[in-house]
This record gives sequence, structure tokens and C-alpha cells, in this order.
Amino acid sequence: MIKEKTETLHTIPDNESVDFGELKNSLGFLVRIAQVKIFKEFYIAMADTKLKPGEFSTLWIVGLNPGYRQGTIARSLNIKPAHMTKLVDRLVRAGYIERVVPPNDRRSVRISLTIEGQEFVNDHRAQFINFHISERENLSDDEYKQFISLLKKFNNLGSAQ
Amino acid sequence: MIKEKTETLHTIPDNESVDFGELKNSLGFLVRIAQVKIFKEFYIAMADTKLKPGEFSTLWIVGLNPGYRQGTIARSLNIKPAHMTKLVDRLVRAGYIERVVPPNDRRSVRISLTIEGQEFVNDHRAQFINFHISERENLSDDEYKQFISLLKKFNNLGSAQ
DNA sequence: TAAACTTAGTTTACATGGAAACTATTTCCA
DNA sequence: TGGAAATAGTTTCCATGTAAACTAAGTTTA
Repeated sequence: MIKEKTETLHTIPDNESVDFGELKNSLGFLVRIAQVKIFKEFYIAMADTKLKPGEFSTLWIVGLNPGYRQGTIARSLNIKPAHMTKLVDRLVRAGYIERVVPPNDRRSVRISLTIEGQEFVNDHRAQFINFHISERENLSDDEYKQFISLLKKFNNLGSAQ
Repeated sequence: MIKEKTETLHTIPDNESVDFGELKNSLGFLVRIAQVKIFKEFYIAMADTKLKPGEFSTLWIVGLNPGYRQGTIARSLNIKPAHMTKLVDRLVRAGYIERVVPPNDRRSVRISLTIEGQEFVNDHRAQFINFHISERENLSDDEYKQFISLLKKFNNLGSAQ
């Protein structure tokens, strides 16, 4: 039901036209909004997996780098050690990952995918790639490439990598 | 739970050269890394303010839009209502913001900066703008502009706004 | 006008993620 | 050799942020 807007006696405006000033050009603000948007899309696209972005990324990376130390994986994904412990706990409980303490350095923990984990990643590879495609949304192919390239440069991740 | 393998694992590499596969081109991953980096820089640049990014942004926006409803400010910054309540609580306790319940709609809460809050924002305006400049780091002026422009487009925030 | 509905914000209960302290192991070096 | 330092991961504790339930107020409609 659309109401005809009869202006009431608000001396102070409160439509949604908020003035952002410099904030509208703030990299931090814009990146945060983008982050929120992408995560929301991830949760829709990957809903059936019941996984969070960090968990899926971890499975992905462990699949490509089996037997690496937990801490190495954590650093590569910018996940803090304390958090990684819990995240891996969940993935172990889910049956996707196994921990092995190697005898030559019993401080460390090496992680790899279980058979189940490998199957899981295989079965969701396409879904994950498609999610990345649908992420593009408002950008043309060229703009998307440019965007990715600038992000890498900003993050000090050479486009070579 | 944790297995001890006698089989040698030292054949498995564990330098920091992790293979990212498709993840290295993942918008979500790259945006998250950028976010972490920018927040870290914010906390260094704005350390003396003792404020978090969301709190500073809120002060900034309230300064530009005094007397707007708390919910309007929350929506504009993508902050959830429940969180906004606590965030504004903190800013009220700090003496920067005041709440007013207008008689014509006593459900709503209109917020504005106190004198102290106005002074605070004035005193830190330059610092905030400079932070945005230092954010650029690895990007040329042109690349930075392009980056901002692509972020806006991605976020559906027309460059008009 | 009264009941149903909608809107605004707060409270509650919980999950996430991080810092600091801790345990266990390995390396360094006097 | 043995004590100090370094390294790897875990545990504990806390702050942050969210969903869902809730309170209060305003609007619609029969």
C-alpha cells in the first residue's frame, strides 16, 4: 500500500538521503561495504555446504597443499592461530580434515583432506567458481579484471602470483 | 584423535610458498585481505582517538546529518540496529553524541553531536583525510581513482552520489 | 474506536574471532 | 650438557556483532 507523502512537520529531514561527505570516497568504507555484499552472496550461493568463507577457503587451500603445517595455512589466509585451531577443529569434526603430528617435529601439526574432504571439494569446485563469476555483477569483464588487478596491487600480491 | 605417523613426512614441503589456485583471483579473498590491511592502518593512524572505524564513521556522518534517526544512520553505514544501539551507547558515554526522542514520533531516536563531539570531529578531520591518503600506498593517483570508482560501481553506489 | 499490523529501537542470548597466557617441543650456545 | 630462547599450537578470557524476542509507539482498517 503506497501512501501519499503529505509532508509532516519535521523541521529535521530524515529521508534516506544521507550526506556522506568524504566518507563516500573512503577506501575503508567502500571495501567494507563490498565485503558485506560478497559475504552475503557467498552465504546464498554456498548455503548447502553449511560452511563459512574462511572454512571453505581453508579446505580449498589444504586440498592444494596437503600436509602443510596448520600455521602456514593460517598465515597464508590471514587467519590468526587461535582462530585457526577452532576452525580446523570444526573441519575435523565435520570429517573433512585430518591432523597429523609428524615424529620429526612434534610441536607442529600437518593437515590434509580426508577422502570425504577431497570429495567435498571436488563436488563443490564448480559451485565455488560460479560464485566468483556471479560476484562480478555490475562490472564488465574488463572492469572486473582491472578490479582484481588493483586489489592485488593494493595488497602487495604481485599479479605474477 | 591426533595420529602419530611413523612414515616420514619431511618429504612434504612446508616453506611459505602456498598454492592458492583459483583463490588468488577470488574477489572475496582479495577484498578481505584489503579490509584487514586497511583496518590495521586505521588503528595505527587514529590510535589516539581510541575509536574503531565504525565509531569514527558514525561521528562523521552524524556531524554531517545532525538530528537524523539512529536507524537511518545505521542503514546508511550498513550497521545492524542491535549493534548501532551499543555503538551509540558508547559514543553517548564518551560524551560525543546525544539522543533525543522527538514528541511527534516517540518510537524514534534522533541523534546529534554534542559540542564536545563537534570539536572532536573538527580536531580529527585532517587526520582522517590524511589516513585516506596514506591508504593509497602501492597505487598511483590514477590507479587509486580507478580503484575507488570500481568499488563504487561494484557497490551500486553511483559516482554521482 | 478497537484490533491488527507496522515501525523503531532495545534486550537477551549466543557465536565469532583475537590477545595473552600456557603447554610442549626443539634449537641455540655457553 | 643444561638452561635460555624460540617455535607451534591450544586454552582461556574477553570484546564485538548478530538474530530473535521483546517493548513501546504509531498507523491502518473494518
